[in-house]
Amino acid sequence: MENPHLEEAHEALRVRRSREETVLLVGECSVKYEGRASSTLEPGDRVLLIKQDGSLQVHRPFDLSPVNWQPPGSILRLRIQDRSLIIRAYNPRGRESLEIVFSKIALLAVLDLRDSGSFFLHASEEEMRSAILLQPSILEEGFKPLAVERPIEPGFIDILGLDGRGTLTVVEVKRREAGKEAVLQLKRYVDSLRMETGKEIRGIIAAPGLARGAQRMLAALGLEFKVISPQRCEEIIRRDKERRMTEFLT
Amino acid sequence: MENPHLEEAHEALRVRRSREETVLLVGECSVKYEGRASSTLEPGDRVLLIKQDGSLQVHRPFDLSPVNWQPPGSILRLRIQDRSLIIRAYNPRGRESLEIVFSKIALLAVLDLRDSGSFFLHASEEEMRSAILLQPSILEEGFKPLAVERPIEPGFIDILGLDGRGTLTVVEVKRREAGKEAVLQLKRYVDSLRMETGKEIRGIIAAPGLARGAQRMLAALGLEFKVISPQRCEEIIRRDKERRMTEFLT
DNA sequence: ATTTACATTTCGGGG
DNA sequence: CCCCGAAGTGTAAAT
Repeated sequence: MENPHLEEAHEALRVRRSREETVLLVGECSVKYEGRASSTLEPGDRVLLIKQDGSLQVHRPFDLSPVNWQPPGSILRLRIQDRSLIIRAYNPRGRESLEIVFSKIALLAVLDLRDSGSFFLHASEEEMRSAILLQPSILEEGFKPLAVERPIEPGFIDILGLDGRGTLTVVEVKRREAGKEAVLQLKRYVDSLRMETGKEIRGIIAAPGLARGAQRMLAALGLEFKVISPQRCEEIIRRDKERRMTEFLT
Repeated sequence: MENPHLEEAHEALRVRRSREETVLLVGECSVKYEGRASSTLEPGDRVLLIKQDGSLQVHRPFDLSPVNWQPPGSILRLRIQDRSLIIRAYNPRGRESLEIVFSKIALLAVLDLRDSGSFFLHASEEEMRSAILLQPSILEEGFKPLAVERPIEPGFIDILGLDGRGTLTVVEVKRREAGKEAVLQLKRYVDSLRMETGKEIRGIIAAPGLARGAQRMLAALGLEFKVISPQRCEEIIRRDKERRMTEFLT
């Protein structure tokens, strides 16, 4: 519907089988949010996207992220008042509410979208961990993994293993350049494990890079760093998959 | 345009004055992303939103966040191939690329959106800090702030002050329930400042809540917690604004 | 340009 | 359901 009357839009939205269709609404609106925080947005042209799962988002014509939104599972209330279409979205759990007041509507589309396609993401931190387990030599020749996600106070050690000399080694994996936070995280684990075992412990950050300030801190704390790129890990995973596929077929 | 031919859609997008209009494109598509990570998305019905600032996002009919996106400043390339409309978005800086292949188009809208309305967000962590400075008693009777965002190795102390007895006190402010990470952050600051000054230091987390596990850790480390809600801070700020407005007018 | 920390972060996994 | 941490995090402010 192009330039529908407010009443037409109201009716079309009301009829929408609850939560089963996706709605696009473009027009002039103002927005008020009240919940964990609160916000107000003065009138302007925006795009409102309401999804099948009850999530909704208000987009300005700039910025990647929505200016206001409500997570999946929200409940909608519609009404016409003062020549405006008012949409209220409640989030039952978090007692949050969003009120969008449309004074003009340029476009309304109610869409039945079918989307069951799978989404695959590669080069994640989890893939990096898997690649190191599959081919420990990319971290260091002679490294032998013992455990992944080993619980320690406080948190979890990404990879715990033994180096070529048999020294217990804590590996902290990051998919992007590691900063001071990562260094301190690693230090906590090393200290905690040293306390626990009473033995010498090595600590290594495995990441595609290490921030300048973090380098000094790392050195000062007697920890180490090894360049590991997510892309290379992804390739190791892919080659392993292919290898296993070939073995399966032959 | 409803159910436009691929060629019509291609032409309409080509003509769009570069980056000056917002585009909504709904239809069946698949997506490939290559950059910091990589991803593939199998065919399905989605909403593509291209904004005036060159940002774009692909939305599935569920989930709040887009399944694929490109930040503001991206460059678009369009072509028709194999009965599909192919949209490539390059990010010149991060050498990232997104390729969206539309096989069917249900809706195409090219929109000239005018949006200069101001956006105001309240109850942020910054407002919480301001409220404590304005009315230190909400933290503790007799508390006197000395500095905000005081640099320390490593990081910044949210609020540094003196308690009623004159003891140096580090305050770590969180706008939502604080977890272990916040406790450890506070402990680093307290330890660092104790080392720096050689004096006794108190450490207080000011937040609307404290996670279960973090409570034990807090107690074990000799730190403290004070309930401070962002909403209450917002009210203090608002009342102060009103007061100053009144003073200004009288 | 780089670093730093917040965010109505969102999202997913594990206990 | 709570808790915890990753994310193609994005974003803005400070250095």
